Amino acid sequence: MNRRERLRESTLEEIKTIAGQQMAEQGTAAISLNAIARQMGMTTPALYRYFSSRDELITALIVDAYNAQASALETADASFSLPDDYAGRLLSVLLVYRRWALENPVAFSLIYGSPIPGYHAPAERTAPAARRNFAVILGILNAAYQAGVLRPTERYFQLPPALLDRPDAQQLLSDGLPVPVLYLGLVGWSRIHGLIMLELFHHLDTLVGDLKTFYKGEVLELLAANGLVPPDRNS
Amino acid sequence: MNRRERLRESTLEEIKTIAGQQMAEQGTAAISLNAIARQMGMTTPALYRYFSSRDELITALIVDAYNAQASALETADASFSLPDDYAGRLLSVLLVYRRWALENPVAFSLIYGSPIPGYHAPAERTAPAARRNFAVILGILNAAYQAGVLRPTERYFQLPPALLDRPDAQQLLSDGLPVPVLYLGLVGWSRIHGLIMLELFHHLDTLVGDLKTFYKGEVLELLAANGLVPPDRNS
DNA sequence: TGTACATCAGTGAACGCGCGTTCACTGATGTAC
DNA sequence: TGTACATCAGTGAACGCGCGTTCACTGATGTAC
Repeated sequence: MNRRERLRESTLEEIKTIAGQQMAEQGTAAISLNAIARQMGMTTPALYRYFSSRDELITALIVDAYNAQASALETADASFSLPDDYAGRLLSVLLVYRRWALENPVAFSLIYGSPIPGYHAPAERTAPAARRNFAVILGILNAAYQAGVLRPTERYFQLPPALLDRPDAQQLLSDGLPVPVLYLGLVGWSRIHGLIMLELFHHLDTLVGDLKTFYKGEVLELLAANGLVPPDRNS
Repeated sequence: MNRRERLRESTLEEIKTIAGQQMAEQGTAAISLNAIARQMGMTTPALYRYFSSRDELITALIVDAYNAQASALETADASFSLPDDYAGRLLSVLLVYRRWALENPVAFSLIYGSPIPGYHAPAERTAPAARRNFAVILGILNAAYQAGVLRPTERYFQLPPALLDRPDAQQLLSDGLPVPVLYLGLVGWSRIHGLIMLELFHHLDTLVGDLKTFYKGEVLELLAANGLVPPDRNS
């Protein structure tokens, strides 16, 4: 790698870092090439050496955000010491899911919040990174299911078939994922998502004091309802 | 009411309607006094007769959105024919909650989506309207509880006291709302919220086909887990 | 019922500002012989 | 090792555009007597 190539790489990272800082202050919709260039001590046209347009930059930021979140989840799972304690692994990963959202509120709302006006994400670029996240959760659920530890409630076996008739779901099922596991994964994902969104956008501030405990309670409840109980309940 | 006053009233409504249309096309962050005036065939300064600033307009739109949503919920509940069928009432109200969100995606994300950059909502203006929504759900839950039909699971009685130590929660409790009912309300709200947010921002498009059934399943599951079952399960 | 005055919705010009994007250019870095 | 050339990051000026807000004003509507 050249000196020139190394410089290019680090400038590219700097652009995205500063874009992130500015979104943190002004919101995701406020991404501005001029403002980024100004803070970097460059002129705006120079940024066009790195991104062919503002939309290109946004797409890169979104893909980065998905990947950063997925890496956080994967790291949390990989560093969990008891691979057979599926409940513990899920709880650990889902707590990291929430923590990552709270520590990276901008990246999180870039992904899951209101879309940026005038910007349309090219699905072929963002979708693969998006799937990585859900895959982590589904992976642990499925491992627990195969091990016979996860025993989904009756309802997860009795779902209307029209529910999972979309391409990504079909792909997962044809890759061998059992229906109740996918169904349970969707339910779990939507539940934690709701709590995090409400917390992140301050709709629970005046109602609930200890949001981490509240969140943890919801996760443990869902796991327990499907047969998954951590070996040591003190954790 | 004067001719002048009537005109003023209708112009004020028109401003907010057009602001809504433009947000529908461009996103909530794209509210622009110039664009609104242009579409109305007026000059921009004329809008300052109605709102002292852009932020004032946004605040008005937010308060309107909260109130519109609350009215939709209240109407749905009031028009439900069997007041003693608490499960039916809750299901009906919560289906309207989702439907209102899908039919008014802009108003919904104005309230619950990412905040508008540079705008800070004055809590004293928006909070009362916000509380109205949650009150509808809590009202039915409490009625069902008082009637002895809603029997919350054990866990809703055993929550850490730090969970509800915030002003709004304290207010509700001191107004006589039982702890398990409030706790259950919060759990229910967060669950439906998560599904709606994911659906609204298109994160479930490639996974779940029939989202209404999925949503309904989650609601009925929560109700049934706490003793509330509609008299006629065909509904 | 008619007149004098007050109210106030809306105008038009101007303010200073920031935006994304294009273009021809300079000058340092890297490559081939 | 030295020279000629190619690459390409970054500049500076310019493009046309939209933004929120202020100000002195016009002219229709409403009110008091």
